[in-house]
Parts: sequence; C-alpha cells; structure tokens
Amino acid sequence: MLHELICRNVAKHIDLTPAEEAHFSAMLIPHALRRKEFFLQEGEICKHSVFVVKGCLRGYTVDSNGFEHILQFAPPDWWIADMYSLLSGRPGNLNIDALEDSEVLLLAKKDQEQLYHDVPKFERFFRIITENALVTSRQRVLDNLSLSAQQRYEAFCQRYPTLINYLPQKQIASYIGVTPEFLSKMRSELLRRQ
Amino acid sequence: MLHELICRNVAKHIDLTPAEEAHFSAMLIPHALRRKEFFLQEGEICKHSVFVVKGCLRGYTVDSNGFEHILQFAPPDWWIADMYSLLSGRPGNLNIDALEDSEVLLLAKKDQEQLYHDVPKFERFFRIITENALVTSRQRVLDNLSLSAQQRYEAFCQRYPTLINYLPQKQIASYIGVTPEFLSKMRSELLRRQ
DNA sequence: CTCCGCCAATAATCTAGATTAAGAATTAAG
DNA sequence: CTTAATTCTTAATCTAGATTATTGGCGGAG
Repeated sequence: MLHELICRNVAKHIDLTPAEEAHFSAMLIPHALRRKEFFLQEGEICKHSVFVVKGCLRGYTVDSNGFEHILQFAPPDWWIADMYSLLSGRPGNLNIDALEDSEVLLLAKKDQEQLYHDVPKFERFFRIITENALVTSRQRVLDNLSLSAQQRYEAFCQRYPTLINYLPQKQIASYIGVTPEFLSKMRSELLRRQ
Repeated sequence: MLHELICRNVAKHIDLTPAEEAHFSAMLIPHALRRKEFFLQEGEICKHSVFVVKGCLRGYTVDSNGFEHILQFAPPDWWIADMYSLLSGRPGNLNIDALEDSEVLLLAKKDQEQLYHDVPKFERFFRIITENALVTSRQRVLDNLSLSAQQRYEAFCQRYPTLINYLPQKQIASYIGVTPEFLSKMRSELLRRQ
C-alpha cells in the first residue's frame, strides 16, 4: 500500500491509533515527478513537506556564478522541503527537483498545522525528526570547517553508503563542496593507496 | 526576576498559564560560569539544555591539528547544548565554555522529557525553536559552500550586528572559517574600499 | 550505424586563503 | 607604573583545490 513506508516512518517515533493513522493518511497527496522535473524553484513559496516514496530528490541553490550547491539528497523514506520558505511563508532560495522518476507524498502546510491541532503527538514527531536533522546539519557545518576535501568525501561514503554508488559523481562533488574534477582526482588517489 | 528572560523567550511561541510557568520555572537550575570555564568538554555526555541569561557561551570542536572551529555563539536569550550528545545519550565532540563571566539556566534532559509529558505545549515550543535553528544551520551550510570568505564575513556582520563589536576577531574568524590573519586582511580591504 | 549528450579521467595553470614570522597595540595583573 | 599575556596587523611565501581544456566511453535517438 502506498502509505506503508510513511506510516512506518512515523511509527519510529510515535504510536498512532488506527483512526489517527487514517486521519493522517487522508491528508497526504500522492504526486509523481519525472527525472529533472522541479518540485520547487528559487523564488517560489514552499507550501508542502515532501516525503519520498520512490526515486530521489535533491535540494540545492544556484549561486551568482551559476554553480549548484546541494543542501540535501532525499532518497526513499526521507523528508524534504524548503524549510525557510515553508516556515516563513516567504519566497525561498531553494530548488528541489528529481534526480530520477520519483513518487512522493505531499503534506500541505495547512494540513500539517491542522494535524498538530487534531493529533498533538505529531508535534512530537516533527520535533524529533527536526532535532535529528539539526544534529546532522550542524555536523556538516563542522565537517566543512574542519575536514579536508578528502576527509569530507570519506565521511560522505561512511554516512551514505547506499548513495555513493547510486549518484553521479557530479552530484556528490556538489554536496561535499568540490569540483567534479577534483573528486575524480581524490578517488583515483584513494584507489591507488588501497 | 531571574526567570523573566526565559519566560519571555518561551512566550514568543506558546502561551502558558501561571501554573504551567511555575512548573517550568521550578525545573530550571541557575548556574554561574567564569570566563574560560567549561560547561561541557569533548567526550562528556551532555545532560542539560542551557539557556543564557547573561554573558556569552560558545560551542566548538578542536580538530586533529589543535584548531578550534566554532559551531555556535550563545549570547543572552539563546539556547545552547551538544544536541547530538543530549539526544543520543552518548559522548559528544563539542566543547562549551564561557567567553566571559556568565549566568545560565539549566534544564535537565529528564526534566525536559517530564515537561513534554506534563505540559505538551512544550513539544511545540521546542519543535519551533529547533526548526528555526535548522533553517539557520542549513543556511550556514549553503553559505560555506557558495560564498567567499569576504561574503561570509559580511553575512556574519548583517546577521549578528551586536556580536561583531563585542567578540574578539579571533573568535569571529574561527566561526566563519578563516585564520585571524586573513580576517584582518579582509577588514582592512573593506575599510580601504569605503 | 552514427551522431550527440552525459559522464569520467587526466593534466596544466591559476588563485583564494593558509602558514609563518615579526612587530604594534590592548588588556590584565602584580 | 611595569611586565606579561593576548590580540591585531602587515607582509612574504606556500598549497589545496579551482579552472580550463582535452580525451575517451557509453547509452539513447534518429
């Protein structure tokens, strides 16, 4: 069933009655995205939290020189959104698109707020996943400040072992903050050493 | 009164009855820190959320070459903790110390969980401040990936105008990820240009 | 089959920012 | 007031990683 993955995702942190689960499920809007299709573009207002069921999305910005900087990959079982825009209701600077044909479930901001009201346990759920995301994000800030490109690549390999063989190197390079050429150089050095 | 600042901080996001406020207040442990005194050191388990009433704390790591990398400053009205350690119950890699003589209020993890149980509105409060912290942290990741040192310094000046004249340049350099020498060079170039 | 767009690899050159060193300016302490 | 410690500045050299350019492989479209 379409909602099985997301319900298990929620059940990791809170217990729902069947009625609560049905109430939640009814709010979810299934949506399909083709490879390279945008879910959100810079300047738009983000009105949904997105849960990935199949495929892979990415959130990134484009700087003044046209270079992409990837903030987040979202493979199945992950949430993604332009949090700044979603929370503030103002235009964001994030682009979100699909790296391959994907299926997602959307939770509208208004429904999410309704859900907090109807089933307060969801305050807890989103508090916990936001806390985890914050820990990850802060670790990434520290990695960017304290590790070399080589070490950042190795850290990425350890943290996302499934993504490493799945994503084009170009995307990984953009996530860890190096050029594709330099990532290639690092990889060949790593291979030579082992 | 000692708890006035923190109660206004909470009131920004949730409304409490006098009884709830008293219940919350009773959990807070006042604590004083001298300049350079550690609240938490690398390898310890973080058991409290810290709210700064007076002075200024900082959270940072020390890399394998002995260089400090500042993750967060906490002036009055801010929360700070080693979130990874606090959430996981495992030893963290963060150091937290006072940049000057400071006064803080501690909320023990156990009390915080009790509070979620007794006054569920606090789930909401901490969800919201965690969301805001996540937006800030992700913006910082993007700044580190896409901006030059110069631009990162200007962004810091805009975002923390009060801190800029208050903190030693050495600390600011460590936050934006450059050497004190290079920060000094950038500042003199900025002055020359204006 | 071939033409074209995407991806990876390699190499030469270039630059932002680190490193090192040394002196000037502040601050704190006796 | 004197000394010691810390912080800030300036300048010379050095390096990790960027930039630019070239090549080859590979899969899809006509």
